[in-house]
Amino acid sequence: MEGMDQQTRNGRSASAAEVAALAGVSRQTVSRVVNGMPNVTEKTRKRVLAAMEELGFRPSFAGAALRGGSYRSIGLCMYNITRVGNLATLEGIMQAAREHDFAVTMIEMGGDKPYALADASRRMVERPVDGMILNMNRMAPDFEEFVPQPGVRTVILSMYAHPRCTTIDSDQYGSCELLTNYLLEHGHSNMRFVAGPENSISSRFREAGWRDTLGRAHVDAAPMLRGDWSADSGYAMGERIAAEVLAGGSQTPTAVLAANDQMALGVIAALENAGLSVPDDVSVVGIDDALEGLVPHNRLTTLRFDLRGVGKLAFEAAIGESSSIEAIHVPSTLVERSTVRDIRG
Amino acid sequence: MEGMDQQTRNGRSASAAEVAALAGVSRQTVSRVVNGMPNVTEKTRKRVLAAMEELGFRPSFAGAALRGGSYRSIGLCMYNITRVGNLATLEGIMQAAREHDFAVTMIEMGGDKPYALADASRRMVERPVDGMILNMNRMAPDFEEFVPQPGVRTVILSMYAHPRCTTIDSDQYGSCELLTNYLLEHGHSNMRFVAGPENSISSRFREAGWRDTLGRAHVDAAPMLRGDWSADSGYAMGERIAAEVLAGGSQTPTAVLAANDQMALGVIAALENAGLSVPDDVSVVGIDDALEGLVPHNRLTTLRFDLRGVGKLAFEAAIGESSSIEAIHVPSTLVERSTVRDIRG
DNA sequence: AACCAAAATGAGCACGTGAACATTTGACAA
DNA sequence: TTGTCAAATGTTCACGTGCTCATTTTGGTT
Repeated sequence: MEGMDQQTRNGRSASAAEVAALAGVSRQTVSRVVNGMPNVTEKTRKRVLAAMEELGFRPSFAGAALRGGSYRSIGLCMYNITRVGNLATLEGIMQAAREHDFAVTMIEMGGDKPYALADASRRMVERPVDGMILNMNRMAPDFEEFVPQPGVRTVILSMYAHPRCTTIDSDQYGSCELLTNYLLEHGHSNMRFVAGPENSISSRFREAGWRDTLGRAHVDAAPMLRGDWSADSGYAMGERIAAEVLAGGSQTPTAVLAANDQMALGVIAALENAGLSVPDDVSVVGIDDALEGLVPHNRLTTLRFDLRGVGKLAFEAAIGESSSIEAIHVPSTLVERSTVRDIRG
Repeated sequence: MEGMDQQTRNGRSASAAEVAALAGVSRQTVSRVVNGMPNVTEKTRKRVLAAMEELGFRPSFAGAALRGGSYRSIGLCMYNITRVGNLATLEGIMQAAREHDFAVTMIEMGGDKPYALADASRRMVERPVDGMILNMNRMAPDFEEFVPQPGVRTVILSMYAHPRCTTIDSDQYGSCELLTNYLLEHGHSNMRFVAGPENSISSRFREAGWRDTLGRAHVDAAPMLRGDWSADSGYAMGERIAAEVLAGGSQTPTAVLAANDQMALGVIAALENAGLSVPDDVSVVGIDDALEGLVPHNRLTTLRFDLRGVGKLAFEAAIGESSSIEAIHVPSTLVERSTVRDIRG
C-alpha cells in the first residue's frame, strides 16, 4: 500500500502536509518533529513519526533550501581523478566536508576537450552548492581572464595566483628547492634532474625549483632529462645516467633528483641493473611518497606533500566568510629513508 | 555596485523577479530566456541577458527543483576512497554521470565507526539526490536487515545479493576461479595462494574462488598464506614459498596465486632474492592490474577488473526506471604477460 | 483599413518548507 | 472556580521557480 502511494505521486515522497493530515496535526508540528525541536509532546511526536513511517516521508531538500538558503554542499570540479595527487586532495576535501556536515558535489570535466574554467564554473553554479573548488591540472586556457560566478565563492587549485579567486596548491616549486638543497648539503653538487612531461604545470614548477636553487647556490645545472612520470621513462633516463657514471670524469653525477617516485624507482632499477649501487655509487630522491605498500622494502628518500591539508584548506576557503583573495602554497615534508648518502668531506 | 547588491541580499543571488523588473519584462519571460525557450524576441532576450549580467543572476536550484522534482544528481557514499578499486569505480560512476548530465554527490563515512548502511542511507537521503549508491567495502553490520529509504533507488556495491536492493560488484569469486583454472591448464597442480586480510570481503571471495576451483578439479589445496595486501606482506610469504621450493619434494609449489598485484610483486622479489627465477622456477600471477606505470618493466600476468564498468552499471541502476532487483557480478579479463610458464607434459 | 493566425508576453498557481506570530491547551496557585 | 503563565500547537507568509492559461503584439492577407 505505502509503496503504491509513493509511486502514484509521480515519484515524489509524501509532503509534510500529508503526514500532518494522517497524524491529525498541523504541518508545522510535523516540521518541528522532523527538525527535532524540543517543544512537542511525546505522544504527538510518536504519532507524527508513525505517520512519516507509513507514508515513507522524505523531507524535500528543495523546499528546505528554498526557505533556508544554504545547501550545505560544495562543488568540486576535477579534470582527472586518476592523477595520484588528486585522490589524496579529494580525501582532504571529503574529510573537511564531513566535519562541517557538508556533502561534496562532484563534476568531472571531459577528457579530450580543452578544460576552460568558465565551462566548469558555469556547469557547477547551476547545482546546489554554496561554494566551489576548481581543480586545474593542466593550464586552463582562460585562467587569467576567468571571472568566477557571482555569489559563489570559488577556489582554484593551482600554483598560479589569480586576481579574483583564492588559489591553493602544494608548493611544487618549494619541493624541489628543498630536495635540491638537501642534496647539496649532502655534498652532491653534481646531480641530474629527471623531469616530468612538459605540459604538466607541477612538472614545470618542480623543474624551476631545482634550476633556481642550483642557480642561487652558483652550481651549474646539467642538462635536464625528460620523463613522462612513468617508471619506464625513469628507467630509460636511469640507463643514460648509468652510462655517464660508468664513463667517469669530473662531471660524473653523484645524485639524481627524480620529479616523482615512479621515475625514481625506474632510475634505481636501471642503475642497479648496470651494476651500480644506490646509494653507494649514486644517491636518488623522488617526490610524492607514493610507493608505500606498493613495492617491497620501500627505501626511497622522497618528499611528502600535505595533500589532505590542501584539500582541507580548499574546502575552508570555499565556505569561508572572508572575501580576501590569497595564493596559498602548502609546504611539504622530507621523508628520509636510505637512498641518499652523505658524501661531504 | 553589483557586488554590493549581491551581498546585501543575505548571500543570495538576485531572483528572476528582480531581473524581470530591471529588464522591464515579466518574470516568466526571464524564465524563458534562462531555459532557452524559442519564443522570445531577440531584442527582449538581449535586454534580459544584460539585466542578468548586471545583477549577477544565479537561477535558484531550490526553486527549480521544487517545481520540477528532479535533482539530476545521484548520491555516492564511500567508506574509504583510497582503496585502489574504489577510485576506478568512482571514475566509472563519474563518467556515466557526465553522459547523463548528472552530478555526483559524495559523502564519506567515518573511519573508525562501524559502517552501517542505515546511517549512510539516512544521511544521504536528506541531500538532493535522485538515487544513491552505497559502497560497502567491509561487511556492513546491518546488511541483511537494511531497508532502503523509500522513494530513492538504492544500489549497493557488494558481492552479496540483497533482498531489497540491486547489488553490483566485480566478480571477486570468478576472478580466482579464472586464474586458478589458468594455472591448472598450464600444468600447475601444485600452487600456493597468498590471501588478503581476513576482514576484507573481496579477500574472502577470492579465497573461496581459489579453493572451490581446486576442489572441483579434485586437487588438494595447500594451506593458504595470509597477507595484508601490502608488498611487504607478499615478500614475507614469498620467503616462505622460496624455502619450500628450495627444500624440494613432491609437494614443491610451481606457481603462486597472489590475491593482489602488490603482494605478487613482493613474492617475486622474495623469490628472486632467494636465487629463484620467475617464471622458470616458479610462476606468479596477481590480481588488479595495478602496477601499470608504477614499476619499471611490468611483466606480471594478472587479471583486470572492469571497475569502470561496475561504476557505470551502478549509476544506471541508481537512476533506472526498472524496479527489478538484481545481483550483478561483472566479469574480469586475464592480462597475460610473462610471469607464468607452461609446464604441461 | 480591417481582419486573423501566430508569435510573444503576462498573470496566477503550486511546489514544500521554516520562521514569526497567533492561538489553544494544560498545570498550578490563589 | 478563576486567573495566570508556560508549553504546545496552529496560522500565515515568503522563498524562486516552471507550467498552464489568458492576453497582447506582430506580421501578413484580404
